[in-house]
Amino acid sequence: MKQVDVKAKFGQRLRDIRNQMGWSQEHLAAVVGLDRSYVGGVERGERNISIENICKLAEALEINPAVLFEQWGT
Amino acid sequence: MKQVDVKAKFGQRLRDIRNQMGWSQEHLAAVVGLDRSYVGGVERGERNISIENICKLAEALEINPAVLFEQWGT
DNA sequence: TTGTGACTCCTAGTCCGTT
DNA sequence: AAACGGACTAGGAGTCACA
Repeated sequence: MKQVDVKAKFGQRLRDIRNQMGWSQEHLAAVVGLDRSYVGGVERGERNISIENICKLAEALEINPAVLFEQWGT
Repeated sequence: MKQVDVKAKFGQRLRDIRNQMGWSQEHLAAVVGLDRSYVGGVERGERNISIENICKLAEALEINPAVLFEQWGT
């Protein structure tokens, strides 16, 4: 059985955390220094984001990158 | 001040875990389905690996992807 | 405020090899 | 066993206009 799309899982987690902080995609994108539509694409699981941008996002959200990989249900 | 290279940190972590399992780069690459020279480059911090391959590696090593981002010194 | 398609540029990732 | 290189193709990074 094919495992769930990791990009979608990551995107959902990112979105949850962003919403918890009450940030818009636009605001997050501005802080990270990425394009708003790019961040949106990541949240929707359409982008196969690389480690450097993962860490940039984590830094902007003031969390450890590992947090973005938690609660994936193994 | 520029932060430490996340690719290098990730690569070192990957290498440590791989060594703990007594696996060669070649073996890991074969299990994951990636090229051996590519895995070597990742461990050396030369490659900006994407999330799908990060998760493939974690799966091959039978660990949660978050483990690869631990002990980064916050 | 976010989704989406389309686009260019550059690199992620492959495959061959030598050291 | 691992580092490193060249040449290549697939696909990620980054941007925009418009819905």
